[in-house]
Amino acid sequence: MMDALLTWYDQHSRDLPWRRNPDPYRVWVSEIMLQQTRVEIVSPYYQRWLELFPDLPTLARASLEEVLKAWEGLGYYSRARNLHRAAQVVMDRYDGELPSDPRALQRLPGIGRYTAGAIASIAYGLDVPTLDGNIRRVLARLFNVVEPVRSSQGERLLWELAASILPAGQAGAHNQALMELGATVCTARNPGCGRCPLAAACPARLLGVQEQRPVSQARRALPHYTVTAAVIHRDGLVMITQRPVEGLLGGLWEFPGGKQRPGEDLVDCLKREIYEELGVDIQVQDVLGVYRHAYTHFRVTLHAFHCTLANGDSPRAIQVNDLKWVEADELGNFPMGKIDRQIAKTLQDSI
DNA sequence: TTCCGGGTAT
DNA sequence: ATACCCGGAA
Repeated sequence: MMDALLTWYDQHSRDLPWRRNPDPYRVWVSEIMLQQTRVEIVSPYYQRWLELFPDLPTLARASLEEVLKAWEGLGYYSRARNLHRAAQVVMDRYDGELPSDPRALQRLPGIGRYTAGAIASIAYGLDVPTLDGNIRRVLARLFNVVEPVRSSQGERLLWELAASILPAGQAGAHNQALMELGATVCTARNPGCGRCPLAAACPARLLGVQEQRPVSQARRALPHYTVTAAVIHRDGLVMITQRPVEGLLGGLWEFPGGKQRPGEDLVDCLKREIYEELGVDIQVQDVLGVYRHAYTHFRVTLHAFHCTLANGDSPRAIQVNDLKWVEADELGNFPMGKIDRQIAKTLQDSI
């Protein structure tokens, strides 16, 4: 049955940038980018990344700022920080050679069980299984797994299944074939069972429950926050601040501000936040824009305002990592998350 | 407009 | 168990 899968993959594998010249560094970069992110989004980022950081030593020598800038827009920025840090570890501890042993790989920052299995099998030809969202879905259907796949029991079962169907000597192609099948045929919605090489052997399909596999838990409702941000102008420059390196949007630049408290109006909220973070009083002027965005576990509506300093005091980096006064034209040089990039664009377009 | 998908670290 | 982002489908 798995022969049918490999034959199918031979004929249907997409020509993706990281499949052309798959050295371990490239496989690694592609796998980190592909965590939580679709192929179509990753492709252009991957190609730019390889121009900027063509090999592991180049990445290790780069600054965190350059790395975050290259990652801007991809989300989950700890992936970029960990990739950068791991490259430095590989230089120090492994003489610049990415290890092939899955356990050694998994000790590197940002590499978990999935990525370790993917690199070991794809880049080094080791006979090890791996399990990502695509493979999880394919196997849940192919073995009609009724356990919720994210439960510890479900996870254990799926890893066992992944190991049990591994063809000796072809784990790399096999793992990629399962992922490709999940991405292009055995999709979460409207699966293409009619063109699936495994359809005849698929119990979920035979039972007509393919759309109900994998079984997943319901999401909790996301809280919604109203937040404010200040574009503080002085002498033709605007101020940006850098977020702490850990946590949400870690190390990225933004327009300072924060969450509105119950009973507080937007202007008071912004004045308070700026005083707390930067130790200065501001005057809040016109609205620059209103932006909506969803993060992993909350949504925000952000109100951005043009602002000026209320007196001669200079802002100090109290609750922020760093602050800078920059020309609107230079804003593109600083890594930012989605919302702040939109604010910066609004600002640049208005000048 | 809401909903959904997707690995690692702690 | 929970934090972490964004794009695309419904």
